[in-house]
Amino acid sequence: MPKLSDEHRDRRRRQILDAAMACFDRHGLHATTTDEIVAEAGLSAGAIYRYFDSKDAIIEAVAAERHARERSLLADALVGNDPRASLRSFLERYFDWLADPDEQRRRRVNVYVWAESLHNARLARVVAAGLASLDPSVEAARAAVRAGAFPPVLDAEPFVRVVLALLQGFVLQQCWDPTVDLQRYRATALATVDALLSVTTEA
Amino acid sequence: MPKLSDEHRDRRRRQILDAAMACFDRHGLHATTTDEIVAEAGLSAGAIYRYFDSKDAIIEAVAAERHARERSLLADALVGNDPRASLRSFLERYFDWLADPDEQRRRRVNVYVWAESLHNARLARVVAAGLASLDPSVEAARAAVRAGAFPPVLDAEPFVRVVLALLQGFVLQQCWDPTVDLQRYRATALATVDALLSVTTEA
Amino acid sequence: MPKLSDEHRDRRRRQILDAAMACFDRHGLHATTTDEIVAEAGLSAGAIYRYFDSKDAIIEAVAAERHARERSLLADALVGNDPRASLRSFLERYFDWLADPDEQRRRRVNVYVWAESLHNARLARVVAAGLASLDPSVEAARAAVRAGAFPPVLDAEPFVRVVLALLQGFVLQQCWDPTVDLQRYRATALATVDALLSVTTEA
Amino acid sequence: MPKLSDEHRDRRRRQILDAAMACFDRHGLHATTTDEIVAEAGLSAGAIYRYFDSKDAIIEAVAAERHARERSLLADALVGNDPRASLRSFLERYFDWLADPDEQRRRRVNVYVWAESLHNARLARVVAAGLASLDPSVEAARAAVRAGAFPPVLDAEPFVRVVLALLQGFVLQQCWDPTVDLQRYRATALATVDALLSVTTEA
DNA sequence: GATGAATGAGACTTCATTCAT
DNA sequence: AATGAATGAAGTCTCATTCAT
Repeated sequence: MPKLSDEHRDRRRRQILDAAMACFDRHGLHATTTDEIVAEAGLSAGAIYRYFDSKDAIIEAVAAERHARERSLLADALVGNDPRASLRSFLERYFDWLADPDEQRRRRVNVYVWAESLHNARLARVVAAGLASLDPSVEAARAAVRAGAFPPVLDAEPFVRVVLALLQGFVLQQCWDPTVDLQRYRATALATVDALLSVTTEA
Repeated sequence: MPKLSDEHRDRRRRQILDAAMACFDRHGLHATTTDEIVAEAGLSAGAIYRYFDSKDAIIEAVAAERHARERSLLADALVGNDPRASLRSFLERYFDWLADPDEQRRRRVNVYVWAESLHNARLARVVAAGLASLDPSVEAARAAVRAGAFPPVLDAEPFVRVVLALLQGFVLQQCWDPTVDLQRYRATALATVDALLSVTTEA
Repeated sequence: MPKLSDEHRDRRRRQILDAAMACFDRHGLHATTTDEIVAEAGLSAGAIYRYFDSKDAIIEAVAAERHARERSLLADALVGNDPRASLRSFLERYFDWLADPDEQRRRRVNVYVWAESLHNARLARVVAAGLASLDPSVEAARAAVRAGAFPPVLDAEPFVRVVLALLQGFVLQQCWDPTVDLQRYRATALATVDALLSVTTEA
Repeated sequence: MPKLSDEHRDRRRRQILDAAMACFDRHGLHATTTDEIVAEAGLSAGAIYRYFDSKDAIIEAVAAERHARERSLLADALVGNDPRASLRSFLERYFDWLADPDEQRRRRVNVYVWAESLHNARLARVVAAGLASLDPSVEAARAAVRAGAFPPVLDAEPFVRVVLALLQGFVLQQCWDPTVDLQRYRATALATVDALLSVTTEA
């Protein structure tokens, strides 16, 4: 009965990944020991190795999972009939996401992955895949400029980078100070994007 | 002769810190061993312990040094007679800084510190001190709003956070892809701030 | 129905032993995991423990089996009416055996057992039992000397050891270099024994 | 002062290698833990890693050292003006060596290496290098045949293998039973070689 | 002040074995 | 009888730190 086996396997992987996320959130990627992860998961020392090749493989899986959700959001940030509405809707959804306390805790792991990806080739690939998912949005922005939906002076690629920076910067700031006022930041960030999309001449 | 001794001490600390920066840049905070640092510094294994209490103390010193420069820039980002001009001048200087290849390499260490500060109390304090230096700018922004230099709808604190995010996000993106076009990002970021300072009504 | 049960038991043991031989041949005694053995046997991880107490028990059984055949050959190497003919016939049969490619592979396991027997009491006993089976041959050699069939100067016990060494040394050399010319070695080894049985005075 | 450093290094390597030999002799290659080796050497757990890359590297060094001595003996077993005398002298020296109780203990490690070399590429190379040192002896035997010093029917390569087998087989038998009578084996082995060198026709 | 060999706690991982199903 | 997931003891190795010289 492969069905059951697969289900079991997936359940265990989830259990381990959840435990790892909880530990990583608390102590970071390196200060977390495999012993901590198995303890959090309620398993024995050797158990995780039936499901993952190594601690690094767990980190990679965690990173991939974190970026998968992000990627799906990013991918169609600007795609659609009304790019302005798409963008606003994307930002709203993103900030809604960041408002979730559980997600806020999980976000810390993203920051750990950001750092780790700087000298870990496999994680770099995971991150790169995430960034690559922005390409359609850049393309959509270009099309919007051509179609007149976005200001002619708007430079599509850096524009998308600016929008991304607005989110990344906030994630970081929120990690440092969880009491930061998300709603006010959201309002100002949205105003920022609106303002940028209303300019008539490049600065 | 305490003078000479102090000089010597400072020279050695500098030597170690420079070596540490180079190593951290290459392999990150954890993958860098003390052996690597002393090798890079041309010292012996035990040498660093006369100048620093521990590897963590080195990391902390590196972090403090990195944030010191940043803090001085940030502190008067908006302070001055003409806040709009101050802000623009700050951004110009910051992007000039980011254009320096050496600085680009060093920036990677900032990202490592960002991550580490999430579970290292001493680093958290260093980062917090850096963020605290934004307070005068927030205050200056408020004053600018009151004085009519900035739009009345502008919310000072999140505004400063948005500006900061624009820089942090780019630092991260530049670490991931050193070939990213800084000048185009700079132009768009500046346009973004200008646009935001030109709005008449909140979105 | 104990009969059927016994048959089943024997079949399973054979299956496990064959799988173990194949694995041991490839990776040696220690580098072979029980997982490898069960995979080779097409069984599940727990299965072997119904048929063997432990991995060591499997090794022991393999060793015993390997030495059983040898023992039967060795036991009557010199026994018979014509000891000279018996010895030659024994050597011929032994070299025929060594000419078999399958046996050559299996021989490697003997070498592993040789080493293991040096610090494994149970294996030492298996090996000792094999060597003890030489006693009749030593006795037969002594009788042959007394009967004048072998040269009077021939020292029976070391003579048997020399013959054995001729075989053991070749097994080892063949393991190291499977392309070694068996037929030429066989010819020279036989000539060696003949020459020794033709001496008239001790060196 | 590199001189002192080198001396120290060599002394420590020797100390570790000696400790390893003692442990390997007692428990074999695999049952010996690194902890045992350092305890025997009177060092701490991490100490050996300044001198050897890994436990495997220690095994390799031990093997290389064991085979170095052997190689030097083997290399000129038959080389010289009087091949017959050279061979006899070689055998005498070899058996003298085997008579040393310390050497007898160390010999056990050779057997472990024999087995290990069957599935360890690096050890296989060490062993192969040892065997290669027999080539000059094979060549010398061929020359002796051509020169009439050895019987014309003598087949040089298997002849050398037979001589080697006589030694290898005895090493093995002595490991199994340290009480075996070396002198009687020696006499018979020498007689064997003499007899072989006196044959006039191939068997 | 400097050296660098030594320390030893602790990390990750393997694998023979068990046992609930 | 068989399965195979789980166990956990034990192994190898790393590396920040110490200290005799």
